Amino acid sequence: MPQASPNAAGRLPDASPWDGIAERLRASGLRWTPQRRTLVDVLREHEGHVTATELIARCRERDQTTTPSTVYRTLDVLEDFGLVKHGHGPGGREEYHVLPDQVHGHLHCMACGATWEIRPETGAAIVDALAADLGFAVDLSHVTISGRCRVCRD
Amino acid sequence: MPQASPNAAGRLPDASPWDGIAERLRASGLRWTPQRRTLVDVLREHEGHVTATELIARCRERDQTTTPSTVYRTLDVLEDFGLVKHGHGPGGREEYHVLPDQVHGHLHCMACGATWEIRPETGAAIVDALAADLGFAVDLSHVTISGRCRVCRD
DNA sequence: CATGCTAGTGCAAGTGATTGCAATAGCGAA
DNA sequence: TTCGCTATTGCAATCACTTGCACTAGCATG
Repeated sequence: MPQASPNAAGRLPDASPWDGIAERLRASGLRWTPQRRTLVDVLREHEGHVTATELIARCRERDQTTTPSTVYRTLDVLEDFGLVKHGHGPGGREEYHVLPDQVHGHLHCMACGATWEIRPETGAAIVDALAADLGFAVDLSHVTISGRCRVCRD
Repeated sequence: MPQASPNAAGRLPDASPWDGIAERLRASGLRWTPQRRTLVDVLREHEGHVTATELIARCRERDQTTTPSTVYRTLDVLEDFGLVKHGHGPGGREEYHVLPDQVHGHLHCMACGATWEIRPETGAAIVDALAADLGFAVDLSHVTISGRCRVCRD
């Protein structure tokens, strides 16, 4: 049972990017509400890729009164703070990537449904190719490319 | 707004890929219905990129009784025949590309909203990069990459 | 031309995501 | 501690898209 312990007050050596989020919000004139705390708690223990729907479900586990609109709006705010990045999954559904340590795109296998991250070097190659083509500045974090993975492409 | 339309020049009045579509459907055990005719009529005079919503609206101009589900289902069929290709636009919405002369991806500028096609050579570079990375076989036709175009990226 | 098989249609319900609006509640200041 | 401004919430309505199901109608065959 993952029990959240007091974080902001105590100072641990390896600080999480989530620490001080409340203060950072307030510093921008925004507010720290129970609903936002719930979502951040969920995100804190769920790094990687998540769909919006999944996040809503997990929030509701903790707080039955969670409403979708609030979650979506809070995710927008957190995206402004760089704590999550959203993209569109296979079916065009919202998909969030938590704590993007570095900007990267995603690969989605149409056959088995798995998702991979595009490695930085490969991503850079794509960015360069498109810059050379039309002078386009790609936002790699928003890219999801479909296809078939090594295993499924036979 | 720069809208890429490859075969805008020199269109031959009688050599349309849409000709004989009825027969091709029948040859596959499928049927040629008034509803399908309406959609094909709309598509025939609307090459380039269109959203599903826009197509539904245009169909309804011609036939008030048009229902969304039928349009979506017919688009699926036409996609099987290679007459349209669907992808997901900026907001994750369905976007159709009519008569894809060659498989290509799309670029979308987050700032001005314009859409470009990725040139074949550039697309090939992307495909190669991802094949080398994870052995991934990219379905280029389904790719939409967001970013900022030359003009907007200042 | 009439018939039967079944692809296709329309409806209605359902899911995911967004938005307008009135009521609520952070939180900085008094 | 109380007050007031306004960010945020929750609801309900709406949009985009999908799906299950009963009925309709293409069209191949006789």
